[in-house]
Amino acid sequence: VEATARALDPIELARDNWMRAGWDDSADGMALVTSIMRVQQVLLGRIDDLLKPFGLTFARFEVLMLLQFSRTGGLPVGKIGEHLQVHPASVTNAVSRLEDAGLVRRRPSPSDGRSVIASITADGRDLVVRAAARLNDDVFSGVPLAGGRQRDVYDRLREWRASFGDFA
Amino acid sequence: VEATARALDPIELARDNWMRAGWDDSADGMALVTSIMRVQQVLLGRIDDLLKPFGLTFARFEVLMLLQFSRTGGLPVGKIGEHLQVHPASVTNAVSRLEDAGLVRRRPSPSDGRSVIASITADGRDLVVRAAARLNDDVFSGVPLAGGRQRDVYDRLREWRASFGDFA
DNA sequence: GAAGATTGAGAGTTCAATCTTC
DNA sequence: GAAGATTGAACTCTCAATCTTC
Repeated sequence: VEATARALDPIELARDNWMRAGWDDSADGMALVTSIMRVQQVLLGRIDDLLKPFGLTFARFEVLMLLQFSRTGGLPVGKIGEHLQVHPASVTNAVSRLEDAGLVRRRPSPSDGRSVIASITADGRDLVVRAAARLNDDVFSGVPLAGGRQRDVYDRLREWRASFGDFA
Repeated sequence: VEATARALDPIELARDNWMRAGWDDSADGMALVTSIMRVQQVLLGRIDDLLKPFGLTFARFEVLMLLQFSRTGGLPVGKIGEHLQVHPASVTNAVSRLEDAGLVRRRPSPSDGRSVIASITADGRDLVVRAAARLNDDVFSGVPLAGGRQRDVYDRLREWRASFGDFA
């Protein structure tokens, strides 16, 4: 049963092919990296579907959430990109959409004329809380790994991120 | 040390904020899902950078690899999309690019006039092997988790994928 | 009429170039 | 001259519509 089940899994097949090609010491890494890609792809699809009724994408949701949790409700565009590790142009785009929807307001920084502060509005706060509740109920609280395992995987991924220099 | 290190990690910060908001039973799931997103993002960036000298993206590399490992070196466009779980339009795009580069050839199926078979060329086989060697050396063999842990995480992700109905 | 593949529109991302302010 | 932000070009992905063949 186990053997046939594995055989039908595209990633297991790829792993077998890697071994057969003599790439033994890369096969597990390849399978792991490919698994990350697949899980991410499915999760992002689900999340974006769930957020669609709110007029949000996951990228915009992350921006809104970051502002929601910030001390003053506002952050320079550049800082947003740093925290979320995305290109400044992507932040500009996301903030523009959020601004069009009345969820965020743009203001020039009082202290630095080059900088632009994006601040969450009351509507934005309301919406992001409702959207978060939806994701909590339908995705985050339902990760199909027993509690301990969940923490295990999280800690391993955290090691991995650390190796990227992802945080200090 | 541990506490300060965690505090500087954006995902740990988000997790703390989730707890503070009273979303205790979703906080771990949120942190795990967000970690997947971040790791995927960094990995994909690295992989695409490494493949750029070969004129490939990861999506095109996956198509080429799938054909390389297929019995006859050719597959219908639809089957490629199934294995890789991507939209038919994406496959059409990838195959067109690969064809322009002389790495793949398109031919109508002899048995079904609706179907198009994409077949890897000799140039394609040569290139994909060299590209795979590069990814093996610089990414797959260097996953910074001890051997046993790597397998652990892989197995957990496999459970997760199974819950998606990702394979039979 | 349904399946396989392609096309064009719409949205998002990255990169290089530009503009303003330090 | 360098940093912060924006703009336009190029690319990829998804979705709906279309075309051909079953």
